[in-house]
Amino acid sequence: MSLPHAILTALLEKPSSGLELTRRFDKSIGYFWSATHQQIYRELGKLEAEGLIRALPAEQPARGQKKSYEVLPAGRAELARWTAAAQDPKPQRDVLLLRLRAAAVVGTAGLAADLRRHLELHRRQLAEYREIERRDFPPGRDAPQDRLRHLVLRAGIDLETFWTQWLTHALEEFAELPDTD
Amino acid sequence: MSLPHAILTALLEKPSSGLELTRRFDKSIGYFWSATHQQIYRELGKLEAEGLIRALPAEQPARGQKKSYEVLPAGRAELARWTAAAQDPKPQRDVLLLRLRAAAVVGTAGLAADLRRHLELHRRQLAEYREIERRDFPPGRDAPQDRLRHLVLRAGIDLETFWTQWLTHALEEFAELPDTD
DNA sequence: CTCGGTTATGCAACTAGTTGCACAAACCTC
DNA sequence: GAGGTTTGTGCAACTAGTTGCATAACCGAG
Repeated sequence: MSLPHAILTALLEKPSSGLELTRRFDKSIGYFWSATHQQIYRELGKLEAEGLIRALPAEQPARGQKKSYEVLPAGRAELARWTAAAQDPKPQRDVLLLRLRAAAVVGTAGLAADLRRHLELHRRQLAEYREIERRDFPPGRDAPQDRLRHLVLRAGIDLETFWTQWLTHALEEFAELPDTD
Repeated sequence: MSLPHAILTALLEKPSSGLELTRRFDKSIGYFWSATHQQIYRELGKLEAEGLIRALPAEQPARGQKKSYEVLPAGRAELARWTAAAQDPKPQRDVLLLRLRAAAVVGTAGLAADLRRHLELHRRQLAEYREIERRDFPPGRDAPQDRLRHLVLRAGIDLETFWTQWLTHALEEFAELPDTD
């Protein structure tokens, strides 16, 4: 039940159309809650039906026309409720770790190449996060909102740092291992 | 498409019945690929139909009777294929980070309590991992299989370490923030 | 010996997310 | 102005995971 709340957050930051939301998800909220445009349009429809958001008045609400939404008071209230409500962390699911565990049984043949690829992807993501940090959070910006957003970004940076370190270490171990099959 | 491979891995480590698998998932593979017993039974049925595993001969294959499975050669081959195949890391989804981002917009009221709860949960998980490490990976155990499994466990330990640190830091920030609403 | 809890297997319905595609308007180029 | 690309919205079908419940055997207590 998080996508609607991700959308409400994005719309409170700035009223947008479905496509604008999709783009903004791709380079911000989507870093920790990704969504396709199909999901977003579907969810916008539901949120409007529930009276949490409404379409901004537009001349021609036809196909191929932009339709922007803004959050209604009920939507803001729902988001506040959801944010404050206790939620259990949901169980991890990590394919790469699963594959390593499988490799302990069926052999490591072919795995190292993909570990290297993942390492490269995580490095790139890390660089992107650092760039955002440099650009959006220069020292001195410490209004509460900036602090919270910076905190979220720090989580992203530290997580990517962890993965690059772990993958580097894993590849070192692999180098010492006989390439079993 | 990972659950079947998680099950194949578990069954290769040791042939088991559905319930035994469920229990083992809860305290081992489930740490990074959780599954309910309903999922497991369903998947066992599919895997058997596909000829990747088979039920071990039992007297009464009736309800309420244990039914154990073992992996067939085709199953092992499929697991090896899957392990070696390149796979993109799938996009992150983290509710807690989303809630923090939402809090930047609708206020932090009520959030700190749940952060504390999460911190406690992560601390407990970390302690559990450390205990497993102490018990199962004493210095000197370095057959390839042990190394790989230890590597996976290290990922778990380091991830939980990251979360406890990040949450601690987040709570410190919260303490300085005005409790907006 | 029967009643209630535990062990064990499993179906059905639901929810969330993914994939593939259709359609229309706007805009740009030849 | 015909034709291709980009922008924008959206449906339908599918896949994976979750929740709720049904069923049956076994086992111990009274």
